[in-house]
Amino acid sequence: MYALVDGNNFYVSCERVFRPSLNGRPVVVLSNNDGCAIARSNEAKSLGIKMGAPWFQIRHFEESDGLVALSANFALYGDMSDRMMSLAAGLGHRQEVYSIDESFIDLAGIKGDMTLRSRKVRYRILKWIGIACGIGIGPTKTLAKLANHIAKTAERKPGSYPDQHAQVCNLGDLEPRERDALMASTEVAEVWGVGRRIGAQLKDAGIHTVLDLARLDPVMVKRRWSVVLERTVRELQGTDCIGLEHEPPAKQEIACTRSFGQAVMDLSALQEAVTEFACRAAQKLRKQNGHAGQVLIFIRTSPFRTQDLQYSRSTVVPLRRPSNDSRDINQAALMGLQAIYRPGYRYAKAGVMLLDLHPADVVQQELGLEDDMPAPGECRLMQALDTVNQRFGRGTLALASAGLAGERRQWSMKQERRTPGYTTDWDGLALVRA
DNA sequence: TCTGGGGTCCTAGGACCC
DNA sequence: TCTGGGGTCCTAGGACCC
Repeated sequence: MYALVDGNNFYVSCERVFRPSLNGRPVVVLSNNDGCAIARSNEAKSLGIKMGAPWFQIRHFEESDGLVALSANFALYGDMSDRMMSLAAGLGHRQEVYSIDESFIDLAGIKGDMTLRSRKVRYRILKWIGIACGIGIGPTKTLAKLANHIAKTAERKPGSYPDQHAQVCNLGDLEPRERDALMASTEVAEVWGVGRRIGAQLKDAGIHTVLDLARLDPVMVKRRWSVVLERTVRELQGTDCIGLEHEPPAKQEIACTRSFGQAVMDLSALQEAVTEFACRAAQKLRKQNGHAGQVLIFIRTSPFRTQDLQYSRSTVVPLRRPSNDSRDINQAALMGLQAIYRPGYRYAKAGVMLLDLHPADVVQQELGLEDDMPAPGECRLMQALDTVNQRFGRGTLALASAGLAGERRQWSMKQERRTPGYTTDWDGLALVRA
């Protein structure tokens, strides 16, 4: 049996902990560059604001309905997430942190009433952290996800499901008939693993509800769709096919990509941006103690600006020897940029990706390159770089081609509605007046 | 004026090998 | 007239997730 614990409207809930005046009001959290809504309060959902809605299309709700929009504050959300996860872990013996606001817990070996136990954990998270969660329980991860959806929907829209399933829904406890009834009143598109495309195809085939999908023959599903959907069907039927990830596996690729605050045309500005992305990616790579064999770099114009001439290109630059040194990776990224840059375009986004990753302790033996082997001091240089930036803040030490951090850089992100780092920055601590 | 970022897995098709 | 079979590896693209 698995439980899925998922924070409600997570980013908005984090902001509300430190600004209770936002309770009861429509609130959205915006993506980087204050581009589009990536989290919505229930009140914002009721206004009809969709996930991913561009800010300029919904900002009229500020005037008409008192909508509050905040720039994403990922340092705050990450810290609140850690606190929530450590309490959620108390539900069972093993936990898989699946995303910033969700974790699966393996309930094997836990005695007693799981529903009651979950209600207690949910209450504790609400009291101690200030975040409301939904908890779903089921014999497979896909069913736990479904239960979680029912728990949250039953709370948000009374009458959509029987009230007893609000906040905590335990599919493992139900008679088959009750379980089928819940599945029959849930749309197939809500199933984990069924997205827009497959959802539409299923509807065309007359499969409208979760129950319709669960009753299909897995062999037919594999033939007509894919092994991925086959696995989903089996999971809905109660066969555990996915299992819990114990250790987070090492990344197979590492990316750092950004849209710019405003269009960029110069090569020199792109070089600054690419240097910063390359160094951030290299730092992530060192953190997982890996080496990259290849560096991919891309630049592109904005596909939304149809009046602009469009250009989008990427290139992969192999490294002479696998590395995690910011200088090697940046050098490759800048070479790639030089190769694909064309003047005259309004660039909107660029990115660096590290590919062909393997653990740093697996070193390819080579002939005749002894002179090239990095001296011990060079590894220490990267360690020192990371330590200084960890302690004194990102960007304290950087490569010169990243430009001068003090200057307001043309390509920097727009974040006009950023809240303080309430839990991660001394200067951001909330003041309490007696 | 203004539309995010970071991942994973699967499949099809081409190149190449014997 | 008639042109094999079986396999691997790589890449690009699609679909999905939060």
